[in-house]
Amino acid sequence: MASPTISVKSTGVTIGQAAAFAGVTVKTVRHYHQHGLLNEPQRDSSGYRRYGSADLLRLVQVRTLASSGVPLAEVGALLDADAEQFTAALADVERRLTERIADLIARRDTLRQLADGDRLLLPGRALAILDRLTDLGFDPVYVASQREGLVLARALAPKFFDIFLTQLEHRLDDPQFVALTKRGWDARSWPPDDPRIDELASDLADNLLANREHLTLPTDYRPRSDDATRYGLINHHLEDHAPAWTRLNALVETKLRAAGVPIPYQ
Amino acid sequence: MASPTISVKSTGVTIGQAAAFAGVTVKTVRHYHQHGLLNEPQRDSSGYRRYGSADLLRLVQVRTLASSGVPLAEVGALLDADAEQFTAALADVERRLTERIADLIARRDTLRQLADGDRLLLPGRALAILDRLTDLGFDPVYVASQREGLVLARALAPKFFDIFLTQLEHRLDDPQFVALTKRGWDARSWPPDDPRIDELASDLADNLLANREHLTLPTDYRPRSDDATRYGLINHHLEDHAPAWTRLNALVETKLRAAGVPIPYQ
DNA sequence: GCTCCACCTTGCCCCAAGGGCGGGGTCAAC
DNA sequence: GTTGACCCCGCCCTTGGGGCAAGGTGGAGC
Repeated sequence: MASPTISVKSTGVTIGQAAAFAGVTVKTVRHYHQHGLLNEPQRDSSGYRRYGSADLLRLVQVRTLASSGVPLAEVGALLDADAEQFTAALADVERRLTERIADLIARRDTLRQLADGDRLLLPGRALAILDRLTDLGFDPVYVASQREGLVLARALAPKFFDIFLTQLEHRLDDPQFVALTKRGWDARSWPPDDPRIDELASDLADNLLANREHLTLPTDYRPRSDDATRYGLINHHLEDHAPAWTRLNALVETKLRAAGVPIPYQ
Repeated sequence: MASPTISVKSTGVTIGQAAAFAGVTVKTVRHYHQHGLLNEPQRDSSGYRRYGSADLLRLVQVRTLASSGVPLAEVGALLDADAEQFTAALADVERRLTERIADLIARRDTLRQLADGDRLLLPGRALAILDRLTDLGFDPVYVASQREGLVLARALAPKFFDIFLTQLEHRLDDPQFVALTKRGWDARSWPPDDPRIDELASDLADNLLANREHLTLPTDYRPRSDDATRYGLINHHLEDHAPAWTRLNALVETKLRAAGVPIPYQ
């Protein structure tokens, strides 16, 4: 009747029509059947599903909740719940959606900080140090390897990363240290038993020991069992490239250890 | 060496240590290997993977991009790209992230509008009509069936939903129509061949034809091929529940059609 | 030497919400 | 009678890993 009263037509519509009415694909409707959100409607003589108005009503309800972000697994229980449970469950769904949104926003913010390709993966203070190395006349290859070292340091020892940067800043303020480091870079092509390596190692150790701010540790530092592993990985990164460095490192470490410098600065 | 220079340790760390350093699970690292984001490192004599600092560097880079929301499928190409491509690709990733965020926020907003459980799935104007039905003394069961009819109407014929509501508002302003509708509700228990049904059908048709605003159509209305199907489903929803309604509907439809009323109001 | 425990290896199946494809049956129109 | 649009079912694919199984290894304590 044309009044507000309502009632069912016998045959019903096919799955494609039902899907089009609800604004979804046929596949989606079958998916809802498989997961028990929608009862299978009657089938006609050739096995086609035939949807009546009650089936469509349910489909529309399921779709409304699903497209509002309610997980399918919860839609069924939600539609069968009373008003109180319904409201509480919706609030919970909304809370989870808000969490996901906040997470994605945080990721996007992180992403923005990486947007300068050449300066990938490092914060501004570290980038300033790399720029300074370039200004001091270091080989671009050396600067690139330093960038790798900083990326590694940041990931492996985030707690000490700032201290690590502070040390580097102090060291680069010292012209003698800068000169020795440049000589260390030249040493990559020396044979491992070159006597100049012994001399350079002594000079480096003397410089570090004479300038305690080059070796500053936080006052509350307590060595952890894997600190040595972590610092070892950072310090020895790229040692492959030059056998001379392996020896230079070993010599400097021995001298510092003899002077009582704690583990992370071996 | 303790200077900024960097170099490699021979043995390397196990997968568990590498994962812990990068803040991920062992499974995740193996996952990255499987998808070619990370080369397989050297194996030791017992087949364990051994990660050197270069491997860790790569792992850290992959992880940084992945946890910023870059799809894994793009991380590899991104890390091998030059600065220009890198920047462009990151901007694209950021755009997609922003899209997803907007989508989730829209879902959450929709969700909020559903938050009153008893009034599920309908806008305020439709809810006002339902409240009015209650105030007019309609049976709660009738009101509930009307709610279902409105949900269905909204989904099946969104373009006409507002017009549908306007019609209902007009009809409820007419005390005679209200009285006839209540009598129609009582008719659910009559036998289908009850002569009172013929009488009621005549009265309903006369009322509708005498009040053209009860049947208002948009002036630019052009029937579409599936309009009849859609309106049929809405009008006949629940006809199952009372055989008398089937006959009442059919009689009213015939009378209206005879008077030249177009399809959606049959 | 023995055992325990934590760690490593590979391989297979699982999640959410469907998409795509393939082989086959059906309906309506031309 | 044939074409095109629709329907059926079932299998594999997606993202970013998680869980579990069955078996090998390494170091510590007894």
